[in-house]
Amino acid sequence: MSLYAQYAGLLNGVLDELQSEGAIPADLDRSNVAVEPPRDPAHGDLATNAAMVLAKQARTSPRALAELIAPKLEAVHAITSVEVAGPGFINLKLSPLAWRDELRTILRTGGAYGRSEAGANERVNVEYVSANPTGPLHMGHCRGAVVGDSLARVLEAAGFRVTKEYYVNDAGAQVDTLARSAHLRYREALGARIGEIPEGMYPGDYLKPIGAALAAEFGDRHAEAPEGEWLDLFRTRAVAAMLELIRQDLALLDIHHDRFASEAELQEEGAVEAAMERLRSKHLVYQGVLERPKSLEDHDEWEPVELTLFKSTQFGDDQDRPMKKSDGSWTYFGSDAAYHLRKAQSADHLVNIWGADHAGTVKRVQAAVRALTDGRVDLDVKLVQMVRLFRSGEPVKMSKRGGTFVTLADVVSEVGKDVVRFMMLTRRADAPLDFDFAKVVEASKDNPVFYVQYAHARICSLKRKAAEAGVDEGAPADLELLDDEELALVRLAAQYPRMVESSALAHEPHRIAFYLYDLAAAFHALWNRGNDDPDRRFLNESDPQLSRARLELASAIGQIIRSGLDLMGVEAAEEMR
RNA sequence: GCACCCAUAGCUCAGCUGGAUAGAGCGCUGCCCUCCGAAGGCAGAGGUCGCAAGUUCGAAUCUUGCUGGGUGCGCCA
Repeated sequence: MSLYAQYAGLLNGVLDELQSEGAIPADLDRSNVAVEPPRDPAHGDLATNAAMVLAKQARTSPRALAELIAPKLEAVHAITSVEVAGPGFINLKLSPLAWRDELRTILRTGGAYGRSEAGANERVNVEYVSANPTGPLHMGHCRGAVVGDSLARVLEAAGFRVTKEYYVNDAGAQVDTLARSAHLRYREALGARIGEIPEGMYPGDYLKPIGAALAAEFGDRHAEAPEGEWLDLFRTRAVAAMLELIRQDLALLDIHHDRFASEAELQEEGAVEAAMERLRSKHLVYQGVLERPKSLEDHDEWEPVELTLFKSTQFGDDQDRPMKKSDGSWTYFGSDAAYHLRKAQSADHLVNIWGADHAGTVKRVQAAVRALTDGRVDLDVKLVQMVRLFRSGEPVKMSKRGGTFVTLADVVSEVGKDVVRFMMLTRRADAPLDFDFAKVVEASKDNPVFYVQYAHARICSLKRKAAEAGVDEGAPADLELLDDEELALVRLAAQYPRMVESSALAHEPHRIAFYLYDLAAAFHALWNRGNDDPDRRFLNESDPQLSRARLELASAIGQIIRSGLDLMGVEAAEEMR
């Protein structure tokens, strides 16, 4: 149980007591009562808003209620002072022994410190990347990949059961284009002169090996045959090859999905039909005609046609959405609705990580999920903004047509997995992010990756030196030797479990990165005390007892940095090079 | 036209689902250090949280309406 949860429990006990004494009414709603660290440390170690939240219900003033609660908290051994402040906050100062206990807890719990049961074993399906299987991943996919994967790790640490999923769009026109592009490379491999890759085909060289493989397998059997004879075959082969490519790209970032769900299979199995029938039985499907799209210019042609529509407007969407095209095939949305139903059948919560350019489709999918699950399952869509690439301040030029887009593999091979993963989490997902190839590898304080890694490396080097100096890591330490500044670091460390929990519940993994930066900064500050005053160094050769105690503190901080980095999918560096 | 996202220090951004005197890095100013416990340190100035109402004990955070920027809008995927 986290420190804050412990004191929340304590407070609850106090409220129970007041209740049984008849000092406050019995049926108070305590759901908004919080025990938190105050933003301003001068206000103490812990603060609760209980008096303010409950005063109205208890028909009294916040301060009067606070005065009832305060004396009972004062009686608690580990609490050294209780103060009613401001509009009715109750501020608590904890005795140093409470922080020493917490330090021992961190050390004892190790990598499990920060993990919790907040998720109550509920099932969350996180869908991310889901790039079309038509080529290697590029930088645009990279951020969503990292955000999704880190979120999955954070959710798991917070006690959710997580499925990491990739939706493979292998049913649309783009995979036919892929198949035709592969056919072109196949003919090329057989010696045909194909010249420029025509407009509308995929030009990338990555299709050459597929063409060669197809040529090796089938000879010239399909070279001059009509498309109908080879399209399905080539599509299947090309998609499989692209998925393999994508898996390899993801593996570079240490990302491994649990499931790759195929849109084509979904359609073949009749899942889309079934989902639509389900909606139909709820009277949410009808034949209708869409309005002329507002994005069209006046001279653009537009023919109203009758389509099979889903009444998404009943769930807050701007217009009803087609599930079936006029030729009878499914729309993307039709499959997507069925896909989300399938995910919802084995999950309590759905999370999708999408590029911000898909913002327009959020409402319809949420509408479908609500309609199909009768509101049992919620869908949160995290929209991830663009990454702008720079090299020493100069924008990196990219054009898809010219094939000069920066691939994920390029970036990882240039700066490394850890740098990429960390940097992708240094902004809120819905804010655009600048990525400068030069700055992200810079060894300086304004590079958060370096700064956090450096803190961990310092701690490792400290341990190595302590071992050389004969300070025995296994020996018992007298934590009473730690001073207030040192215990202040424990206070910050003790917030880690709350960070993990809030980051999981809010679906915001970037909070871990910011927290680690703060923790690293506090550690470096403490470390720097030793520059002026050698007595304040962590390793103090004239005082092995003190060194032992400080080593314990450093160890705990190192542990938390490691755990936090692990949630981000970043290795903690043992030393800097 | 409509929908979604965004607007916080000169710049780039945090702000822990409504808490107290709004934070960090860069830049700026001042002082210290030139030390392999290296890849600097300490301190300071800097704000009408886009604007205006509302909700309540309390709003950067929630609601509404504006303003300004971004993204998107088809039977595409």
